[in-house]
Amino acid sequence: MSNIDEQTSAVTETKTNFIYQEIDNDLKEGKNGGAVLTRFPPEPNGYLHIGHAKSLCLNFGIARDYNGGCNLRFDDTNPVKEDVEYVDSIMEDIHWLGFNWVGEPKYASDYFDQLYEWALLLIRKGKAYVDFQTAEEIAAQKGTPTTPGTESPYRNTSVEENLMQFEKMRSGKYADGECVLRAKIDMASPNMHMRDPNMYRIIHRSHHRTGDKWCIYPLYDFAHGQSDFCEGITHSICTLEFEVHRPLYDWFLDQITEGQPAPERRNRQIEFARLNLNYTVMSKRKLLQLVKEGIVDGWNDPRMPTICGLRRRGYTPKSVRDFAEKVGIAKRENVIDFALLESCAREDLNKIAPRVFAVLDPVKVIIDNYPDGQVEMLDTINNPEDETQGTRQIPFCKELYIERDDFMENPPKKYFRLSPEGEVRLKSAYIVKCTSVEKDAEGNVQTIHVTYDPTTKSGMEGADRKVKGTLHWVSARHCFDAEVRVYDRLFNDPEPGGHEAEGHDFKEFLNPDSLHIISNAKMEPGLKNAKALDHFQFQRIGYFNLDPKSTPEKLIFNKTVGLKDSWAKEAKK
RNA sequence: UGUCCUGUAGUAUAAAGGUAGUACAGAAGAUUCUGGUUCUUUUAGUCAGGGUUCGAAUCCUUGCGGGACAACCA
Repeated sequence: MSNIDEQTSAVTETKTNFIYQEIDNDLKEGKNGGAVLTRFPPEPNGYLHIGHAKSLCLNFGIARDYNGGCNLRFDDTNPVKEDVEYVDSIMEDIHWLGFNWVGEPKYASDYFDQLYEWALLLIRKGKAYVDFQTAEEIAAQKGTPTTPGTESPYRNTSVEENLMQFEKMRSGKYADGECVLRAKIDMASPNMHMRDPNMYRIIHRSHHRTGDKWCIYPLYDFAHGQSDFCEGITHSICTLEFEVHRPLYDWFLDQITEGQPAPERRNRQIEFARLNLNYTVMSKRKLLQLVKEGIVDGWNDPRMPTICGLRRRGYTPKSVRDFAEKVGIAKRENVIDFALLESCAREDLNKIAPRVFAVLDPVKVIIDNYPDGQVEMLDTINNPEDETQGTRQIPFCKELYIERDDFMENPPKKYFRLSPEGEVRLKSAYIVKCTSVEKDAEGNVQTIHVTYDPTTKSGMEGADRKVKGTLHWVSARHCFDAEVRVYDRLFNDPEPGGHEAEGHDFKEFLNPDSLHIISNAKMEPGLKNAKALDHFQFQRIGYFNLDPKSTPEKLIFNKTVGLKDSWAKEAKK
């Protein structure tokens, strides 16, 4: 077992979701020679999002838990829509999550020759025919879910004629849309997908893998199940909307295996409910729209629910995996609370993120009784949750910055921070007492004057005097400015895409305050050395990471998620 | 007015005829040189009606609710 496999096995207790139960049963019955092989089958026409992460964790998790494997296969049956740009990003995101597929990435286009042979086989069996009607005519004949369809006039064309016409399709004698190859099943089936579904259409367009070899391409329904079959996939896990396609996939497999020796493995499809997250959108189409219209800063904008967006936001692979674990697997429709994702981020980051001092909304503090030119290097612990992260030194002097909301002139009862005549501990430094305040003409606090008690230095004897609050701070003479980007949810509505029936576009629910930029936050000097995507806890504020678009002159920190804030709750009361 | 899927605390997810549990969210408290973390306590649930059974979230039945399906998309 590789390191990555070990890392990804987050949960030790046995999983009991219905898919595991089905696989257990299959194994018990001795199906597929005891093998378990899953697959992740994206279409390369968009970036992966958190919903795909759920599927990825399921499929690779099954592979891990059953000592099997998981293939990556790009479902590239439509050259009009697909692009290599997406192939690369998809592979990068899967690796980032910590997963490795079996062997080389696979492509549905790898099986175009085989699929073509099977199409010929169906024609010879009298189970497929070439239809020259228009798409509209064929659609009209489908009927509706409550009324049966009518048969195509081409339905009873002879095998020889169909063979000849299909060959003409393949060799480019027809233009796009002129005809199509259809399976001959049952126009009266209560399942719409069994009403003579299309198998092949004509597209005169080069393909990113097969070039100009083909001008006919199989539809997804004729490619997907058989691609799994070709790869020896045992369990084809997919989302609920493909449930009604399953009888068709089984029908195709029955047709191509009929009269053959029983195959060693036969794939079985199992459907589960896709992930929905509140306050966001998950459809590729909508995400693409946000990108194209410049509403967000690309697919990896930290507000996007894409894998690359979460990465840039500061989520760790582990936190995303834990989330996928915790949402569970079932068949009922669900909407997961965004708070669960955030709690997963906090849980991991709490253990790994070094604590640092950063002041986002600074106000000057002067320690009147501290020697003018003196600088002390104070020890502070990097992470109380992880002793191995050790300690570091931070500079302390007469002039500091603290957060503006860590001072109140007329504090309410349970306010534990600095106020006139009040005492407070400066984290890893001294206890100070507020003596006076300077304000500008509008009454805004400009400078807070304090005195310090030299006997209360952290770590010294007698330093354990109780004070009600502890504040973070930075030395005004040593800190540097950085940009900090504070994010809020992208949409104000729990279900932005759910109001289309009432004629409301999802973009009507965009949160105008989803990005707040602080251009001159005050950072402790050590943060100068931060590297792209490094995680930190800004003490008492939240988790942040360094944006990859930072330059040495201008560091940019993204807020991943805030610390729980019980004072904010108290203050609301 | 068809077929298929699905209804368990606010949100998710377990319990395969035998004590309805877990996580997130909420509340109260303890600890804390982060109003973080940690710990304790706590609120809250089987869609409804009938039936089978010693016993039903689970099986049967009738309703009711939610979702999917009619692209030469995947």
